[in-house]
Amino acid sequence: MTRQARSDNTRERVLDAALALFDETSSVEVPVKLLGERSGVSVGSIYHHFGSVSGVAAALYSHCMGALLDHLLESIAGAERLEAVIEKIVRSYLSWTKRNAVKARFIHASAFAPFIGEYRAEIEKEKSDRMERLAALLHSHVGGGRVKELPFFVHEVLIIGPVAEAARRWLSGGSDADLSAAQKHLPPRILESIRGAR
Amino acid sequence: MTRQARSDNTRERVLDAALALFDETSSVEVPVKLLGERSGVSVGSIYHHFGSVSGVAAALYSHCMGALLDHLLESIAGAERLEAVIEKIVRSYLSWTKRNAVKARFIHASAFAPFIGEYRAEIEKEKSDRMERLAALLHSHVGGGRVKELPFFVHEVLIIGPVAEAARRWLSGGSDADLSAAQKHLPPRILESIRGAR
DNA sequence: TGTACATCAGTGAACGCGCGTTCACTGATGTAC
DNA sequence: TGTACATCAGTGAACGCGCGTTCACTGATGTAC
Repeated sequence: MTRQARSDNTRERVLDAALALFDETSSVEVPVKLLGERSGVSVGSIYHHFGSVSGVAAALYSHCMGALLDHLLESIAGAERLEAVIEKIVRSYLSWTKRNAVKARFIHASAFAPFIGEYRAEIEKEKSDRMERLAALLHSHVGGGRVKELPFFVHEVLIIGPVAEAARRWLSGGSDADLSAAQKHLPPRILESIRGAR
Repeated sequence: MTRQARSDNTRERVLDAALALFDETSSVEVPVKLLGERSGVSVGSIYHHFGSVSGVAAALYSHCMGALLDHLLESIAGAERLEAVIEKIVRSYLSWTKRNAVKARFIHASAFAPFIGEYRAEIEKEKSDRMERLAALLHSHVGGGRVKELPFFVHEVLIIGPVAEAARRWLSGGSDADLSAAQKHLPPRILESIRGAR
């Protein structure tokens, strides 16, 4: 096995174990000894690769967020009309959340965790170009009178807000959170919210 | 001083210190010794009142969430028309967030924290009647053709989603999050998203 | 192809500090008569 | 109004366990000649 492959394999096993332990404990940072037992990787090796316990959490966060963003980008790659873009964003965000509930939980649970601050630079580096591609894609559909002129920030929260809120409620074991209903009804409603005056 | 007053005063000092320490460390659960030093309350007394470290976090969460919900309820108390209700929800949610940024951060940071699970029952008890009053208020405006018929869950995420997302981005030190723009533009846009077909 | 060396990956025992929690106790408020 | 007792609020030293991190080391892969 090549060095790179060995390394990647080890990192993967550690991140898998970290995710499993998060699922069991709801803690985004897990005891390194436990992590070692579960992953079959020695404590020293975990430090060799991640530097610290929060380093593991930061890497896992980057991994999960990357997976979600890649899924979104792939999904809307072919879409041309605004209707299709919105529809695909909602559908892929929610279906990814459903199929990757633990990773999705990890993302939402980490949003305000201390390690996000510590590792802001590294995380941003991983995230930024995908976020920019997403933003550019949205931006390209704004204008021409079909979409109301608003600060881009307002467009973002109108589009992502309802979807993220639905996901969060479902992930919190939400009483009556119904992702199928959201998937069905949100796209046309979000479209209405950003449409220009006719 | 009466027993109740003494008790309340102690609890308040502890919760104040816990919030200040959260502001400094971003940790929702803080070392009890530190908490004692900052609040001027002994470790034993903290345990007497809160039972555990997560107990303090749970109490602080209930306190912050209660303050936000009370502010929302008060704000929309007099509103009669749907337009006014939406407008007031957005305005009061965002202005409360701005004026109580640390408490707001604590709320969002706690949403997926382990102690939420441990203390679910106690937290729900505090929260539920206010949530129900809010829900009832929203429900009362749905119907009569002015608002599109949708599962209530969908209405909720359409109304709260964009507002909460704007708040979260601003609280995360969000690059270009502009709460004033949100306060100005969100209400009519949210209204459009839930309006019935004309 | 082979040898010598460099670099990276992986190990796990050892350290020591900080943490959450307990507990026997004192002090203050409330209650009964 | 006063006394005796009960209940609750508050104290802080002591405990011991679990935690994150380090480090001297071995083993595997890569590189130079």
